[in-house]
Amino acid sequence: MKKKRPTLQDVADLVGVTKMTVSRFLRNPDQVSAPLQASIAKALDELGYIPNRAPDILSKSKSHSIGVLLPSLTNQVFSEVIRGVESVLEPAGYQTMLAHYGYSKEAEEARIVTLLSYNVDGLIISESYHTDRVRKMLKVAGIPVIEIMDSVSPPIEQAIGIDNQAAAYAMTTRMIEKGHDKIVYFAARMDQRTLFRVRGYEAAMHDHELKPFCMSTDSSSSFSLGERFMKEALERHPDTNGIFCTNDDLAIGALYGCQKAGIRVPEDMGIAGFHGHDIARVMTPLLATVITPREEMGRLAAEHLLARLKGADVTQRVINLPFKIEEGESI
Amino acid sequence: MKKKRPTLQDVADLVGVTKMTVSRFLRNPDQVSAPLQASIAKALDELGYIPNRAPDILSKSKSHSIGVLLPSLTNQVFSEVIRGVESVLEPAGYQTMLAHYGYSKEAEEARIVTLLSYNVDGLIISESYHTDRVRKMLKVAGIPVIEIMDSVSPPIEQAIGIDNQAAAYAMTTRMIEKGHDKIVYFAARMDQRTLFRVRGYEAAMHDHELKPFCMSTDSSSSFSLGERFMKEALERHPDTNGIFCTNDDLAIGALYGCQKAGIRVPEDMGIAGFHGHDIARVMTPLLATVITPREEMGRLAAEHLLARLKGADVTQRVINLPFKIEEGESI
DNA sequence: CATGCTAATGTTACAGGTAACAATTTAGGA
DNA sequence: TCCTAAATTGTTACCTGTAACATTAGCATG
Repeated sequence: MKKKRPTLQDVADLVGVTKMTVSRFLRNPDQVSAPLQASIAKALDELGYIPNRAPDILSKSKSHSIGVLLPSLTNQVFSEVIRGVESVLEPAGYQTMLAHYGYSKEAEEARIVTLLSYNVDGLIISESYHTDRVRKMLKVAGIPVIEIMDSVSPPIEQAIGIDNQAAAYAMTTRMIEKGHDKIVYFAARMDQRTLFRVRGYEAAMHDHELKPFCMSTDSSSSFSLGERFMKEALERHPDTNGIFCTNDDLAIGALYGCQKAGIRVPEDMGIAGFHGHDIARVMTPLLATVITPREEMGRLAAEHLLARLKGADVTQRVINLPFKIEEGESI
Repeated sequence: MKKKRPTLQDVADLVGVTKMTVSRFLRNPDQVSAPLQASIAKALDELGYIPNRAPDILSKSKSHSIGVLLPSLTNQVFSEVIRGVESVLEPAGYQTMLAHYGYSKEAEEARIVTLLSYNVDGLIISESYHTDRVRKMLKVAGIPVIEIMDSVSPPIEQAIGIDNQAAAYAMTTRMIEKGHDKIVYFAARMDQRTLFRVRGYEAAMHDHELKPFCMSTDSSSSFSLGERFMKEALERHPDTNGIFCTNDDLAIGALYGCQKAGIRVPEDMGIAGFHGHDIARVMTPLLATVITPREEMGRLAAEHLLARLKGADVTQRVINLPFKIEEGESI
């Protein structure tokens, strides 16, 4: 005989009241009389009552949860975004439902459908391109949606991010000014953000009448991929004297690759990354990188989402956060 | 006038059938006649129908989702566990609901309640100590629970992990054999796993009649914390010639700390980490570390969970996975 | 003592997908 | 042409917490 988990009715029966009274106690204990408070608390504990959100979600379509969809969880960048989001949502009584899609369009669509099927009250997503089906569903779902990471236009409703293209342009220019004139871009996966960065890099190179060259792959970025890219770059372009990487993991891998090949950084090779990974603040030489406000981005996204759940309108469709070029010692 | 999201009934009305027919189409299109298949598909698309799990969860208490509760998402280790879990659950049609608790006991309890309140069908958790309330709820919930990371006994039902104590003992012994006799342990947060590792480290030190010394803090581990610990260790214990870190982040930070202080690794200072972070396979010197089968751990946990959801019994309460001591070049 | 008010508890209905069973249509064979 | 079996579609009931409304008890005031 398997016992199934107790319901409010079970608790109510034990106390001798209706489940409505128990429900009231759970939401606001002072709504029931003092003696009942004690006996209900005792019964709840005795039965090991577990709350059940399903009925409420069903009848009011409010789950008090927010879907957060990111390309990857492996990346420190996204962990910090999540931290920012949760620092706002949790105190407000919202649960974050995390999902990731490994940079795959199909997986992204499937994840959005899944999140919606759990009746999330709002959505924070991180890609700027979406299929028609996704756009339609988001529209029909009638919940607030905020896009983060890129400050692209036009967003579905509202976007909060940085201008990746401008950031890459700025860093590339700085590298050129520092005397690196044969710069290769390491890109790993070509997601939207990386595409914008490549565009900024190419624009800066063109503006200085230099020839851009970009290396990319389908696999995800990692320290070891940076090292492999470095080896390959040295073979295919032996006169390379600068590497701009789409993130710090690749950059650090490239740096170690140089170290092993006896190439001095920054004298013989300038190396720059993107995002400001914690390790970049510790390593020698300090890594040149673009510092991005990840945690703030998550926090802002959550705050705007909460505001809209309370009925606020979208006042600013695109919110562009500032980035910072950190020169470090590697360019 | 706000349109609310369409239900199966709306789709059915548009087609001119009952919602049951549409439901059948969604679960197995061949159950309805060919002409209906076409018109239902069209109606679904036209209305932008979004599936709704709430009713099914409510009526059958099956959500087809599995809760995965980890201490942190920032850590590469846990990302790989998640990858392992999802590689099994996703093809089986289960959704993973991720939650994390930042190493806080209260947060852990709250997260478990939240996951249960969403009617997860099973749970993968990662701490080995739980409050009475949590234990009772897990029992009452009647769902399979698997504990990962530690192979501790006795588990609530089933545990899959490594023997952290033995691993730390083995690495410490190896460091001692290599000639490091004044080894300090860097611990960051004192979670269960770290406690077991410290125990193994202390045992190895005692067995060689050496004096253990452990540094810990409340903040989370990071590369920069490793560097700070290194500075502090050199001040408080100037004759230190070995550092064993509870993870690779700390170890790499410590390594950079040595580099900056002009201390040679491994000649003047042996440094070892834990887990086999990707960067450890690229850096110079290669980091000594304990290689743990994170992804396999996640995969196994998910497989056992699925088996139990299909009615299988627990045959092996504790599954102990092998670890590997990777000497690298840093000890 | 009657009236009016508040506090405390009860009653009813509802949300939407699907299992289980019922009814109807279609196909195929005698 | 009729009958049986299979294929297709319909009907009903169910799951559980809570909003909205209803009721009762208790108490104070005029």
